[in-house]
Order: sequence, then structure tokens, then C-alpha cells
Amino acid sequence: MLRLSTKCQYGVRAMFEIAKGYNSGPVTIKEISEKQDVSVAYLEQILNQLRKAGIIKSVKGPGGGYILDKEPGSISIGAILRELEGPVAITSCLDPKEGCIRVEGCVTHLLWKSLGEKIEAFLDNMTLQDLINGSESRGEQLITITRKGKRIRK
Amino acid sequence: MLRLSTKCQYGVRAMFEIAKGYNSGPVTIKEISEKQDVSVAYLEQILNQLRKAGIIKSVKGPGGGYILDKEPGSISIGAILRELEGPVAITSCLDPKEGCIRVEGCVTHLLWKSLGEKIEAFLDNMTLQDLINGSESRGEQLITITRKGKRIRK
DNA sequence: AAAATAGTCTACTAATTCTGTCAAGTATTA
DNA sequence: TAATACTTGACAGAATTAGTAGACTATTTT
Ligand code: FES
Ligand code: FES
Repeated sequence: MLRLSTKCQYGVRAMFEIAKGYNSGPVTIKEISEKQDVSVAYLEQILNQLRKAGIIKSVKGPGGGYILDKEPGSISIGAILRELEGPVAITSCLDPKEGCIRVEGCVTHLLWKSLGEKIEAFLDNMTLQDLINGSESRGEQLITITRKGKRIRK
Repeated sequence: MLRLSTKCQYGVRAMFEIAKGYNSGPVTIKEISEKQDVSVAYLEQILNQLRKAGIIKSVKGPGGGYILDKEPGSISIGAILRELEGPVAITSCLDPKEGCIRVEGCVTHLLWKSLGEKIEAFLDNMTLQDLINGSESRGEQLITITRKGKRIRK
């Protein structure tokens, strides 16, 4: 129930690899493909979309690859997912592009809206830097950060 | 992104109608269909599944229909959704029936797990009674309840 | 200049999941 | 026994997902 597409999952994992190389130059699709077990062809599609959105830059030719446009701490997971699949919208009623005539008087609308907001807040408050920190400390820090929920959404 | 199926949405709305009739006898599929704009045939499928799960009971023959098995305050939205579509599993890696060989060392696994737990806690803490209260006060109470998040999950 | 590296872009398709419909039942009550 | 209402399983069209393929452009190295 409530599955996240593989596209989004792969996108975040690819962004993590690029983020790791933030201080050491561009990361190639091939490297990402090998480290994250995702086909080069599929990654091309995903990264292209993220590049057009402006959250990564690309460098062509030998020695090229992808680089983050901002520091890892300034790119949230929510931002990545939104670029790949639009805003969080648990139901079509909540999607700005779709909407619903039943909204007023609908008993469940506020329920889904409220849940959607919680999810979005969570995703917007988590950054690539958190993933990097988490991977260094075997995930313990990630858990701490999310449980305490101290940081404020930008 | 992260859509909830119409089946789940209709399921909750149908359960709401049945919950409203908790003190006034069985509610028929036809009534639910009319009030919630969902086809009788589709509701049959959905309600049957919920009946088999034991969260509603059915009464056959004239005057029959569906009744809640417990009071509205004891049936959480999470329980309804789980019966219809299995546990919350943002990724297949988190699904007990699927799993993933990459779990150890996967940088995003804890992220999705953590998000899934938050979603589940939200859904398990919200009951049909909350929906009823919300519909009576035009949703204001629902918002208050969710924002404060005081209640404890059973 | 040529070769090698690396990203860009568009189209297409196979598979899966979703969203239902349909028809032929069974059980209960008036 | 007629009417009401739930029960069950099969099926199908539509939409989405998940990916592949191939031809192209840009940059650097030799
Ligand atoms: S059905 Fe669209 S808002 Fe509830
Ligand atoms: S890819 Fe399965 S746990 Fe991360």
C-alpha cells in the first residue's frame, strides 16, 4: 500500500552517489549504475529529468559526469521526488492538476490532506547530507535525526 | 506521487457510512453507493473483503446490510487500509512478502522505513469516530486531533 | 584530425496494476 | 414465494510503470 515508484527510489539513490562525490568532481552514470544496480539507460532518463529541473549539473566529455548544483545539505529528498513525479498527492482530489468536485463536505478529504502534509514535511526536512551521515554511521544518525525531528523545514 | 488506490479511498468512505449507522441498524450497499458515488458492483468487492477480514458483519435479506463489528472508535483507518491492500510498504524492500538483498548497507532503506512507520502511526491513530466527529464539526476537530497528536496508539 | 568518453533526446514496448463490470449464485424475510 | 440483499469468481479495458534501444551532440585526449 502506498508504493513509491522505482523511478523515485532509483533517483534518490543516484542523487546520493552524486552527493558523495560533491567534493571530488563529477560522477558518471556508469559508476552510479554499478554502485546502485540500476541500468545505465534508465538512469539516463532519470538524471536527465533532474538536470532539467536544475538540481544537478552535467559535464560532458572525458572526466565528465554529474555534479550537485547545491551542497548536499541544501537538497531535500522531497525536492528530488517532486521533480521526478510531481507533488505529493495521496489522492487525485489533492492534486492541483486534478481536483475533485466532492471536496466540500467530503469526510475523508481532510484526512488525506493532513497525511499528505505530514509526509511532505518529513521528506522536505531530510536532505542528501542526512543520507551521507547515515551511511557513515550505519544509519544510526538518520534514525536519531528523524525521531527527534528537531530541525526546521526551510 | 505516492498515490492511494481508489479501492482504499472508497473503502474508507464506505466504512464511514457504515459507521454512521452503527446505532441505527444495517446500511445497504445501495445506500453507500448513492451517498458516496461509487458503483454497487465495486463496493460489493470491497465490502466483501472487509467482511472476510472481520471488521464488518453482513445481514442478508430485506432490512439487511452491513454493520460494524466494533464501535467506530475502535476501528482505525490503518486497519481498514491494511485489510484492503496489505501493510504500508513504501518500497518493495520493506514488504514482508518481498524483501531485498541490498538492505544491509543500503543508504535509503532506513529513510523509507522511517517514513513508513510515521505514516502507519498516523493511520493507526485515526479512527472512524474521528471521521464522524470531523464531519459534524466541518472537519475542524479532525484537524485539531491530528495536529496535536495527543492520543496514544493502541 | 580522430578516437574515445560521456551526456542528450525521443520513441517504443512489455509487463503490471488498477479500476472496475458482469453474471449467476445463496440466504433471509415478509 | 416473491422480493431484498449479500456472495463469489471470472474477466477485461485502461492506465501506469519500468525499462530498452538507438541515433545524436559535445568535450577532451592523443
Ligand atoms: S472524494 Fe474527492 S475530496 Fe473526497
Ligand atoms: S534497495 Fe532494497 S533496501 Fe535499498
